[in-house]
Amino acid sequence: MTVTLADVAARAQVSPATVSRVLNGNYPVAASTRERVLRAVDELDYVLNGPASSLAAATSDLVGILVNDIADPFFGIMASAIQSEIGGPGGRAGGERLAVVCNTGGSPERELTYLTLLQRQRAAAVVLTGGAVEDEPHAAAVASKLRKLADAGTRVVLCGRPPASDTGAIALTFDNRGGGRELTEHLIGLGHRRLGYIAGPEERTTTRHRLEGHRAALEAHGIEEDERWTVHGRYDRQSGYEATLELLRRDPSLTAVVAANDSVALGACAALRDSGLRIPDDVSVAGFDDLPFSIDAVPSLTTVRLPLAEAGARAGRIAMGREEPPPGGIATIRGELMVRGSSGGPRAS
Amino acid sequence: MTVTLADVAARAQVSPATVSRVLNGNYPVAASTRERVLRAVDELDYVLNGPASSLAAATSDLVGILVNDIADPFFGIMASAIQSEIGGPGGRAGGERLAVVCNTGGSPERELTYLTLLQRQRAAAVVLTGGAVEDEPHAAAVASKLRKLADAGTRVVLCGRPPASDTGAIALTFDNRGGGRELTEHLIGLGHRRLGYIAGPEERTTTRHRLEGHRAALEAHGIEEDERWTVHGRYDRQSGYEATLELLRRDPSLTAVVAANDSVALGACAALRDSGLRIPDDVSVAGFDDLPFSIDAVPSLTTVRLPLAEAGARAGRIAMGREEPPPGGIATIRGELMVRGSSGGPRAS
DNA sequence: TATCTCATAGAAAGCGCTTGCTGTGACGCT
DNA sequence: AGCGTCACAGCAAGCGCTTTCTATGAGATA
Repeated sequence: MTVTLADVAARAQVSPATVSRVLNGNYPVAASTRERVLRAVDELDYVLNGPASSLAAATSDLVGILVNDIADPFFGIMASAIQSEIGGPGGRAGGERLAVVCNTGGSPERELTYLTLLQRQRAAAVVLTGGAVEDEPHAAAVASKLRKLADAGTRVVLCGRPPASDTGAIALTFDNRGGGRELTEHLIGLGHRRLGYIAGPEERTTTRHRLEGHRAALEAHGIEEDERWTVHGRYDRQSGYEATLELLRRDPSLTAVVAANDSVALGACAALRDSGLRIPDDVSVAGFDDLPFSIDAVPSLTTVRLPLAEAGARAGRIAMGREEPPPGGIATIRGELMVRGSSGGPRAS
Repeated sequence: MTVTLADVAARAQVSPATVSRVLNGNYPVAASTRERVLRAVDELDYVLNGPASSLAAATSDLVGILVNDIADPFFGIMASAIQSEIGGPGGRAGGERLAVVCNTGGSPERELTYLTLLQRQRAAAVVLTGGAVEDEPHAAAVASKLRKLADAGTRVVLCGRPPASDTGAIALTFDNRGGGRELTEHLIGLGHRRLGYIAGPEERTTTRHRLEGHRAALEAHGIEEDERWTVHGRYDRQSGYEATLELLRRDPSLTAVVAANDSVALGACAALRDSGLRIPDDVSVAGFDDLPFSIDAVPSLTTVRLPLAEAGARAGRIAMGREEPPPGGIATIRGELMVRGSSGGPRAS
């Protein structure tokens, strides 16, 4: 029914071994033979059996990319960059690799299951993007899984995720804490003293680090934080909308709202507008990430730019062994403060 | 070195066959035996070898999702919905499947290569999302590939993509033409007679259909189109920005700009603003897709909502054989006109 | 008690490919 | 002429799992 290597061999009048070598091109084959084989492959419309090949060679050309939310451009941009370097079809990397992105939906269990599935497939490399969940048992489980993957020869790279010590994983980490601090200091520098903060989900590293940066800035400037000023939510627009209304309810005198990311900031802007407040005249707003749409917001969003594409590309190259890992296996990638229209001095009150 | 089925079998004092059956759960195994096996699996930290399993069983649990641009939420949303139904980890579908999304970057070659790679892996199903390229030889190549996949037992579903006749593929198609027409008719109804159109890349079906709808509306209302009113570009924000400036240069008297999608529309808005024009007072703007950020634009975007998540979910279910394909293998999914702040009557001139 | 029927478990034959090792001529060297 | 070298090509042994077919013992039935 289906064409196999043996069929091709028969047709080309060579041994299966030769066909295999022609296809893999890592062993000398006479030009004339090669041509004959290739012709047979073509005529028979032969397609290599991936599983069989992986089994025999004990390697696979699968590369996994784990993301928390594929519908979020934050991950889409990184995934796209990683993939372009992995060399899937079209990439310039040597053999063709199947770069696959797996959507964990932010769920620890799914993350683990995907890792197992990739381990099953003997993936060549795995890149985990975005913040991790801080739940201890889960973190341990993931760490152990990563170690096993690494031990089995799978290259593991973390992109935009804190280092997982002792797992052999390379980490390219975003300096969320520093970025958060810089952002809030900018606002403080403008004169704000009452700042609301819309944080992401409680248990994520990204959430915590950005919040810590924010608080460090407040503290450094002697601003005592009111606990009513922080609200936790999801990393999406709607959450930002609701959280902002909540913040306004708690303390209508806030002059600035710092959001966990740009999507949340957009929701915050909408909520402020719907509440009859002008941005930045009445309330300043700041986001994080600098996703493409941020510059198109009205007013355009003050935010911290994270070099998502660059980081992803680098992670991809490292995963493919085409770039030296950073010394110590850890690199911190800094964000860049982008001051735009959504932040200004506080209203006189 | 690595633990194999045989190791587990030895440890549990059963035959490899029994272990396999316990793991696959499709053959009666005594409870006590099962338990013993499971314990051995656990103690040995055994992970099934995917390739070996796929080879022996002649099936695989890989499901491919092809997208044009993973960084674009349009695809991200669909992919996410598809994946959730595929049942990757966390989905409710039975066995665990590895749903993988492949980023073609809109390139026909990559699309083809990914299909081949998926064919190599003997994928259980493949879902192709978004518009197709209209290049004839390529279309034929893809069609032939799809047919082969289908023949080999891979379920093929097109989501948001025109039907590929005679390939055995199920198609859930968006009614881009109808949506485009409705959108433009809305604008015409408001009194606009000079409408610019920012189209997507020339050779894509989505581009052509939306444009056809637009033109049908113009024609239906006796508006003769000036060829200067149409500009082609990419499906992104920057392209919209540039195209709008170009349109304005060609004919400053335009009172409305219809964009190929929401991202483009956002760029158009920015260009208009930068040109000192108010929206919608001076120029109305309309998008397409109704991505999440569209409602947050200022003014919020008039657009055509496409039920991306619903369509994706349905495609996923069909791919898994959990839902009946539509009669004839083809379903057309209509968009819904969302009238919002970015469209209004034309300025008196 | 003898026989039949189930429910389970094992033996073994592959699945389609890769690769270490073994030919085997042709060529060039002494 | 004799022999080492090389460039190719083939043999055959798996890779780790699934699954058909064949035991085997325990009840059930006659």
